[in-house]
Order: sequence, then C-alpha cells, then structure tokens
Amino acid sequence: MDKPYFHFSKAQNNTFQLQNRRYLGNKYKLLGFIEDIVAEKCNGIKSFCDIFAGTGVVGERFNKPEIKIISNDFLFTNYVCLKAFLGTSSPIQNVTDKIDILNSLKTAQDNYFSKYFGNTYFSLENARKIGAIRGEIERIAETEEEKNILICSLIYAVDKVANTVGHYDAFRKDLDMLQPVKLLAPNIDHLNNGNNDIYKEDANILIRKIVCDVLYIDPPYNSRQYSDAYHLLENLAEWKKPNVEGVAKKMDRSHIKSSYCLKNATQAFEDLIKNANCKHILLSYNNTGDSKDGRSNARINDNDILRILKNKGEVEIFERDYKAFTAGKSNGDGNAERIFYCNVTK
DNA sequence: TGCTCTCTGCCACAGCCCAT
DNA sequence: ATGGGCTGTGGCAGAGAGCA
Repeated sequence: MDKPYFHFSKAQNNTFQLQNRRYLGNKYKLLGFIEDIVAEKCNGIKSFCDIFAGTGVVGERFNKPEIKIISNDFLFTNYVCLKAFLGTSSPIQNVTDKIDILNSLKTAQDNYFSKYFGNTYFSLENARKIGAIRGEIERIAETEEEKNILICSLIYAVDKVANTVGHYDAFRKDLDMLQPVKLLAPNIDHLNNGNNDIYKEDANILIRKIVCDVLYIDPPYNSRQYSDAYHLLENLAEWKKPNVEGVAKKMDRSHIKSSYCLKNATQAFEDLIKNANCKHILLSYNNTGDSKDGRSNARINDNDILRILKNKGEVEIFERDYKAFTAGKSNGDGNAERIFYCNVTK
C-alpha cells in the first residue's frame, strides 16, 4: 500500500501541485483565514511578499497577473521549487520528455546518495535510483529554469517514498516504503508568474532591498531548525555531495541556521519589522502554550510582538481555534492560530 | 477502528557561573 | 584548580490525535 498519504489534493494526470508536499508548519489549511484578513484589510494590493515562504502556498494563493509575488526562502530546496512554481512564466519545451527519461533510468549501482541514504531513509533500490536521477539531471538539463523544474519534480517524488514521518530528523526503523520512486511534472500557472521575484536570502537582509504592499511573515516559532529537518532534501537539491555525520546522516548546516529558532529571535524580528517597507504586515505566530520541553516553546513572546508591531502602526489580532499537533504529552489546551495584522503608519 | 498526519520527548554535551 | 548546577543547543526515535 502506498505511504505516506497526503491529505492535500491528490496529484492527477501525472502532475503534482505546489501543496502536494509534507512540510512543517505549512499554512495550507489556513489559507482561507489569511485570505479573509487580506480581503478585509488590504484593498487593491499590487504586490505581496511571502518572506518565509517554505513551500510557497501562501504566495501562490495570491498569485495573479495583477499582483506581483515576492517569494523568499533561505533553503535551496524551497528556492528551487518556488522558482519552478512561481517563477516560470512560459512553458518549458521537452520537460515531460526529460521526466520520462529520468523515470526510465536503469541502475543497480551504488552512488553517493545510496551509500548514505539507502536502507535507512529509502529502500536501497530507490536510493540508487534517486542518486542516479539527480546525477542525470546535471547532464540533461539545458537551462537553469529547466533544471529547477526537474529538481523540484525529484524533491516532490522523493517525499512520497521516504521512510520518514515527514521530515528527515530521523528515519523510521521499519523500512517498508518500497514502491518505486516516480517523477511527475509540476502543474505550473505560467500566466500568473510574469512579474514575480523569487529569492533565496536571509529575510533580514532581503527586507532592506524590497518594497511591497503586503508583507506576510511566517517565521519558525521554536528552536527546531528547518535545516535540521530537511538536510537530506537540501543535500539532494544542491548535489555538492558533502560529508554527512551521525545516525541521521546530516551534512554541515551551519550556514543555514535561522535566528528565529534561537534565543535572539526577538531581536531578529524587531530588526525585520523596523526595516520593512510596506503598507500592511501579516504575522503568523502561534500561541503554542507551555510544552514540557522548553525547546518547543515559541521563541518570541506576545508582549514583544505587540511592542514591536505597535511601533510600526496600528495592530489587530485575528484568532482562529486550531488544534495544534502534539504527541500528547504536552498540554495542548488553549492553542490558537493567530495572525497579527499591522496597518503600517510609520 | 484502523489509518494518516504531524512535531515532541528525552538524552547528550558544551559552556558558563559560582562555591569551595 | 575543581567540580556541581544550570542553560542552551544538537540529535535520535518515534507517539498519539484526528479523521474517514
């Protein structure tokens, strides 16, 4: 039986959608909530910046010919997929042919990927094939745009056959993800992408260079680094074949740590807001309550969020009941998904 | 009631402070 | 100088809620 399953819309006709990927803290279920606030508060917007984009679902929701989307993520994996889905403005010839070529690759040989990730995160056969496909992409991709699409296709395909619970902090002990890896083509709305800008930058650096009507901010909330959770996909996307360490086979990630997971998160947030050049700010930041492990508590407290945003304009809090995921050992009561809205006046 | 989805529990260890 | 206590960060291995 196929695992893992997706509660999002299923891929059809050998294609996949931007949201068909497992990702920590993804906002797919909250798009309606976000849309309602933008509709109520932000009239006639011409640009929307999703500065901690992740998979990019929020930016995609506002992606129309008359709205410029600025979509940014610090991880190369996400950047590649954002480029493919939100930055490709005309159909790429032969991309489905090349996906067919990659799917029909035959290999029984070990390679970098299978050496480290075979029989752990993937079946040995799938790991060999994934490594072979990634190597072949380097050979057959003729343009950067085409390469982004092929890597994106591989990232989404890999996610479906990974022997994990959705991230790569650990692999499951029972290796039962045996269905063969299969690449599909991304379903891209080229006509909406003509004026979009995609970045792979530290948000606090990028904020100094951009202007937008709506700035949507969805930073990490606690001490868990996304680069720890997605090291394997980052490794695969970059294909620099670094040394990896530990049971989880992680590469060096010291260059892709987020301040928002660290104790100086509040200072980082304050710096971001001070330097924002926009009319409206929407901040997603959860009230996660007190978990037993302090590591999982939100890094920025409510008083600081309000103080910092009120320095920028008039603030309103929108709240929707939301049963946050918990492994059951923490008190999950009182969790709410919140959006801080700031009408910028300063 | 079994399946799917999602992020926490817990241990290790480094670095710092402080008492002895 | 030594070592206990405390805090912050890194790392491994799933557990349990919610839903069909």
